[in-house]
Amino acid sequence: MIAAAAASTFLVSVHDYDLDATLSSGQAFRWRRDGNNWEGVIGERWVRLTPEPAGIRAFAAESCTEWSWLTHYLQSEIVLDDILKTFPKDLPLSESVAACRGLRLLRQEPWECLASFICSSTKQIVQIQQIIDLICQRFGKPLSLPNQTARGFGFPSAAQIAGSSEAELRSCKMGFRAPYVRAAAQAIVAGELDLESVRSLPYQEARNALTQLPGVGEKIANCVLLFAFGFPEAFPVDVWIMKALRQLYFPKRRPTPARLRRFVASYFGPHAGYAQQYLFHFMRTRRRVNVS
DNA sequence: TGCCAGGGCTGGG
DNA sequence: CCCAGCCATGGC
Repeated sequence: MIAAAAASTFLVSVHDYDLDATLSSGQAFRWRRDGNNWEGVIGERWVRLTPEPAGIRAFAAESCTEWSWLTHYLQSEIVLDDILKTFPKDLPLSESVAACRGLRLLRQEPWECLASFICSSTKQIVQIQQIIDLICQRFGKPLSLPNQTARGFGFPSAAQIAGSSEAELRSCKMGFRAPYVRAAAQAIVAGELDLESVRSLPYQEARNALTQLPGVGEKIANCVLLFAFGFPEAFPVDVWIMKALRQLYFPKRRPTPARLRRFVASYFGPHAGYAQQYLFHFMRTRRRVNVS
C-alpha cells in the first residue's frame, strides 16, 4: 500500500444534492458509507465526500489542484429543478421526488460502467459490489491512500480484463457473466467497439452499438447510456422498475412488454432517465407495507 | 429452505 | 411477438 505524501480538500459548491441517495441508488457500486462520509474511487483517485451546508466537502488522498474530474462525476452544475419540472405531474413521481429530492445522476467512466452492469444481471446490489471489489483487488492498480488502514484499487482496464482467463473472472464470483465481461473487454481492446465514439452517436444507434456485445441487452445498454454517457432519454427497465410500472401505472391489467416499452418511451418526458432513477430508488427504499 | 436478485440468450409456440 | 427454461451465486 502506498502512503500519500500530501492530500487535498475542496468544497463542491452545490445545493439540492442528496449525496446519500445518489451514492446508494444502485448506479455506482464502489462507494461505502463511513459515518457521515462516503469513501470511493473515481478514476485513479481515492476520495472521501462529506455533505456540508454549502455543498460537498471532498478529501482526496493525492495532492490535487484541479477538481473538474470530481464536479464532472458528480454533475454538480446541473440545476436539478430544471429537470424535475419536466416530469409528468402524477402521484407516483410526486411521491418519489418528495421521498428523496436531491437524488442525482452521476457521470461515470464508460468502461467501468459497462463492465459493472454486465456483472449486474440477476444480482442484488450488495453482490454486484462484492464482485466489483474482487476484480479491483485482483486486477486493479493500487492507489494512493490517506492512511494505512484504507484500501483502494483502480478499476481494471479493458486490457487487464481481456488478458485474464474466464476461470480467473469466475473466481471473482461472476458466474455465467464472466465470458461476457471478457468478450466486452476483448472487443474494446481489438478496436471493434470504441466507447468514446458511442458517446456522440444518436441514442438508438448508441444503444444498438452496445447491444452488439454478448451479455448486453436493452436494460444494460440503457444503464451505460444513462449513467456514463448521459443520454437523458435512456430508461433502464429492471425488475424494480417493472414492479413500479405495473403497480403504479397499470394497476388493472398486466401490460405486454411491447406496450410497456411504448409507454416509457413516450410518457416520462425529456429527462425520462432521471424519472426512472427516482422511481427506482423510491421502490427500493420505501417502507414495506402489509408485512403483517 | 426456497425465493429472488438493476438480465440475456436460446429455442419453441 | 411472447414465453419458459437456463445460466451462477448468495442474501434474506
